[in-house]
Amino acid sequence: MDRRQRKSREAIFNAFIWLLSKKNYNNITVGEIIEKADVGRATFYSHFETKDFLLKDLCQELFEHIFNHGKESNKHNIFSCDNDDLSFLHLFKHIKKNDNNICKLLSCKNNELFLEYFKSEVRLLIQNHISDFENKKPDNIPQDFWIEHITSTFIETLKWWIEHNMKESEEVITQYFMALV
Amino acid sequence: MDRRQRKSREAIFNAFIWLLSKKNYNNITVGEIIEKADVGRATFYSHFETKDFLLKDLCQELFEHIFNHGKESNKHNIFSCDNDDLSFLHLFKHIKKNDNNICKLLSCKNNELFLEYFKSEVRLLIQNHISDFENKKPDNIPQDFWIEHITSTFIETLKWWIEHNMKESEEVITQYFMALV
DNA sequence: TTGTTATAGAACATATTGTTCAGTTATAAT
DNA sequence: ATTATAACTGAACAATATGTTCTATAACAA
Repeated sequence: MDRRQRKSREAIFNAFIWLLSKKNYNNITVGEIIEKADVGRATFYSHFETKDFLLKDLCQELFEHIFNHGKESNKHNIFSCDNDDLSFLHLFKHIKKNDNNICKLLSCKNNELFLEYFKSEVRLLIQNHISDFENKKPDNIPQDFWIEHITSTFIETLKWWIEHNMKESEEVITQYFMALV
Repeated sequence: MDRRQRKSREAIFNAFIWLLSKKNYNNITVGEIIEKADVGRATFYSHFETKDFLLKDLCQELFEHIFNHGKESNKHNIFSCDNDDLSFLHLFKHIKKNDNNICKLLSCKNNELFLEYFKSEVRLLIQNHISDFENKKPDNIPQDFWIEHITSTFIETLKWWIEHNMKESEEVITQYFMALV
């Protein structure tokens, strides 16, 4: 990718994230983004079709790091450990240490679209490791409902943690999460 | 309230709900609402400051019926029964029978604002009846986190139920919910 | 060096928002 | 039934946002 393209793209992403931490997604205008990013209007629209696509592309970039897309090896995957407790511990640790942007986006208002993308990533992860939860599943609960519940509980736990400024340790928050499911 | 006011207000609410079932909240314009409601532009703005306030007022109206605001008596309250199981059963029943609009709003996309209002109502209910859940609470879980979890679980259960066209009976869905918390 | 490609910056048509105002009609009270 | 009041319509309006198009310029890769 052309260095100019890379720089514009980065500048737009950063301006967007900065604005998201200041105000609601719905109230952010393209005009504000290009002003903060210091790029031309035409440049923005040559990179992103609309503001929604900007968010979608941003999510794709953020999630690639954390969910290890396209790598078949388990070496650097967050689910590389033997028991599920430790995997979630890694996930919480990873988010706390490396993904400040994800935290920002999770705690800002009107981030529905972001949450939707994030949730489908988490759901996918949990689907692939659903066997780890099989013994905890109450009887008669349909499988898809069970997956949805674990997914929601994980995200709500994460949100609660972030809203409380992550003052609990990764170990404690993992314990909370596991206690709920 | 003037009959004209009532009619305009109703027409706007109905047009809004109809539009919400067709497209995203964000993509609905005031122009579309007044066209569908068949009222003048000035009329809309004399009733509602903005589109967000329209949603807020609509929620207030919808929730008044289901959550029995301002009535100190327990006679017609959904939480009038002795055990918590039955209370939630009543809530599920009430929503299924009487509140088609709530179901519509829960199943449509980009309804973040609606969900926020709905969630605070549910949270309030659960806060007032938290003692019913005290014996089910895992040790060491903070109280506010516990309340948040029950609230989320209730809403996720309701959403799942609605998305599956409520084919399960009210008794079964209550049982699912209680099995999760 | 040279051809290609991204960008800036401005202009543009279009659409939406929220306000204002004058003229009309429904309502409630007497 | 009359009348004063209040709500409504429809249109015009400024302000703002969107997404497109254009030319000239600068950065890039070969």
